[in-house]
Amino acid sequence: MYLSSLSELALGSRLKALSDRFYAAADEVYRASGAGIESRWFPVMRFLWERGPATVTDVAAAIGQTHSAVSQLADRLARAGMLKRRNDPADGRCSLLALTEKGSQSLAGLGKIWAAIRQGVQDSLGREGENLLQALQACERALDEQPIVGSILARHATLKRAKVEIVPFEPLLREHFYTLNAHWLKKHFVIEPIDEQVLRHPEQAVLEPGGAIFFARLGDVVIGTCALLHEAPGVYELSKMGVDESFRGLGAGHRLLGAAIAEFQRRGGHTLFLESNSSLKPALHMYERAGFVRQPTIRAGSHYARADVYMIYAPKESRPKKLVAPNRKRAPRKT
Amino acid sequence: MYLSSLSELALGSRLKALSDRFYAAADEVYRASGAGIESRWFPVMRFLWERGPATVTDVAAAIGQTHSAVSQLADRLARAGMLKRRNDPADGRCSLLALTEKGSQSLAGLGKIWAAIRQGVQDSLGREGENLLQALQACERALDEQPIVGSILARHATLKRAKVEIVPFEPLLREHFYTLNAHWLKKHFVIEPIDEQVLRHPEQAVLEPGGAIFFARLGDVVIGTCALLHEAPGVYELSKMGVDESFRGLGAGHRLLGAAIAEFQRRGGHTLFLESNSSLKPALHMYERAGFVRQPTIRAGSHYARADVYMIYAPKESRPKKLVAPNRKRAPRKT
DNA sequence: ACTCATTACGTTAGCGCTTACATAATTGTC
DNA sequence: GACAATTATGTAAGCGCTAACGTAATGAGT
Repeated sequence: MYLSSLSELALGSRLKALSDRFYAAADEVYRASGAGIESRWFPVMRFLWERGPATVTDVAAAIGQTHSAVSQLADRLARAGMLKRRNDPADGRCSLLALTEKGSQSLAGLGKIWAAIRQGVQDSLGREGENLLQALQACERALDEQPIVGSILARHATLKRAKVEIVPFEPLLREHFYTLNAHWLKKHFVIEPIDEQVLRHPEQAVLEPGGAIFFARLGDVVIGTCALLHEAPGVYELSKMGVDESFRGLGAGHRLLGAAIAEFQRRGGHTLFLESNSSLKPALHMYERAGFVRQPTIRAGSHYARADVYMIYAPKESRPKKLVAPNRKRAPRKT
Repeated sequence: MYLSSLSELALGSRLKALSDRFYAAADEVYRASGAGIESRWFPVMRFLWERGPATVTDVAAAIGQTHSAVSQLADRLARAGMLKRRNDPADGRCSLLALTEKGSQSLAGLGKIWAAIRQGVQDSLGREGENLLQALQACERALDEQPIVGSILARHATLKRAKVEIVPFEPLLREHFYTLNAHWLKKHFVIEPIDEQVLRHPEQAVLEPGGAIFFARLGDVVIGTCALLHEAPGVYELSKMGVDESFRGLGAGHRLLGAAIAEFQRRGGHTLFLESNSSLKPALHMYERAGFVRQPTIRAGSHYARADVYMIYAPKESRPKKLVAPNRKRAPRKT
């Protein structure tokens, strides 16, 4: 799914979706087994069943919702005959919620369904279900203890001053060349032997034959890399472009590409090509914007099994820039 | 939180709550950093930003929502000037969604915020965040492959025929005596040395001194246990009552309690007491219904550090049964 | 070419929850 | 004991989503 590629950025959406699936599953089970209750009723009813009559606020605190939600839910439950409200004799403000006979009996008959749900969830999800529960618990606690917004804003404050800078290869950064590329390779494809060779020994495989390697840094974090391979006299290959997923959108890829092209030109190359895969659409788009043109066939004698796209650098100075309509009034301002 | 005690039964509610927290956090971050977008907009906008113009259905499929949701969201985004709809020249049914200049620029300026979110989430949640992501991914896939409702209903079908039966101790069940008790002990308290002694060696610690142990079985699954300890001539202690969380609500606890009391009476005991903890409210409630009466003080010379409740069995045959009002017309029917 | 099923989409009603507000009861303070 | 602050609640409006429906365009089969 697309959302999973966003990882931390779309947690809310994914959790919501999963939540809905569980609600729907529970409703389907209750309906199929003639239980006569709805999934949304369950937390309130179960709480009242275990703990006896309770006030709206108590219930709300227990099940982690607002008093309004509980109050409205209580109305619905009362209408369904599961519950009745009465005034608390001790405190005139409170309205005590208590299950009716019908409500208690509905729940009392649900024991086997609950057992079936627990077992069924374990059947379907196995260890993952337990992992999910544990992670849920841990995240709930972590969020209670350390407000996440604070952490994010603190990080943002330091990131804001930092600028992406492009630096050439140096031995201290060697391992980043491997890890940055291994991550997306493992995610989308497999690491082929030639990848392993190049990534593990960049000096021998890239630099000594006359190529170049660049890194993108944000502050002191290495967030991306890119290699220019020397294929033949005047012929270079752009390869091993990788940007840490956490740092997409900072323009690091674009800058790395620019640095590689500049180096290619500085060395007076006449041909610059790259091989990629059609599933990597954002990357292909970026290559196109930088001046690469997709070729109708794949390259003869390609290094990689995964290559199904072949592009050659062919900047046309004359052709109008894409994405900027010529009749726009506002001049594109550099920020 | 109460919900976490329900584990698999309230997954929907907890996931929803966590989802809302992440949405709220994201909105707060976007607002605080003046990003000008809302958390709900993000998946659609990011998708269009990465992949270029797309139809409503494409977007909906990518972000896992209905076309209606995307259509309505697109209206809101268009109103905010982030996006515009246009007709697909190739297919008159489709309406292509494309970011406006403003939309693209809004996203282009968000790189550092996204990086900060990823880092901040990792700061706050640490390993748990990764676990959550992995568990999410795994559960999403598992649910796609094996529909959970089927598993649950299958389990329910077999459970429905099964009946809870109470059986006395036998050596084959020895380990259940430990595991059933260890689970709730570890969850709420710690396992004290005397617990370990009794649970590991039930024959020596319970049976040989003149006590008894019962198990509750549902089909071939052992779901609960309970011990009657012989304290002194005619004096018995009810202890080590434990029911598997997955099987609460089947009346196993009540049945076990009944079996223990019957055994106590069969042996002609005159005093039956128990020690418990005030935090175990459902259990205390069950003891009361069975005829135990809470004492004003804790027992002198208690075995357990966790005991702060002392109850003595004192059934009053004369007193009206609780929970069944005497003036009800309908006779309580056994099911 | 002419149906008929399918597909893509927009619209409406409704659900479940939240926020914001109003109100009544209780508590604390002098 | 009067009065302000707090607490517990109900109600209204709104948000984000879904389900259900209707409509227009497309594709398939003859």
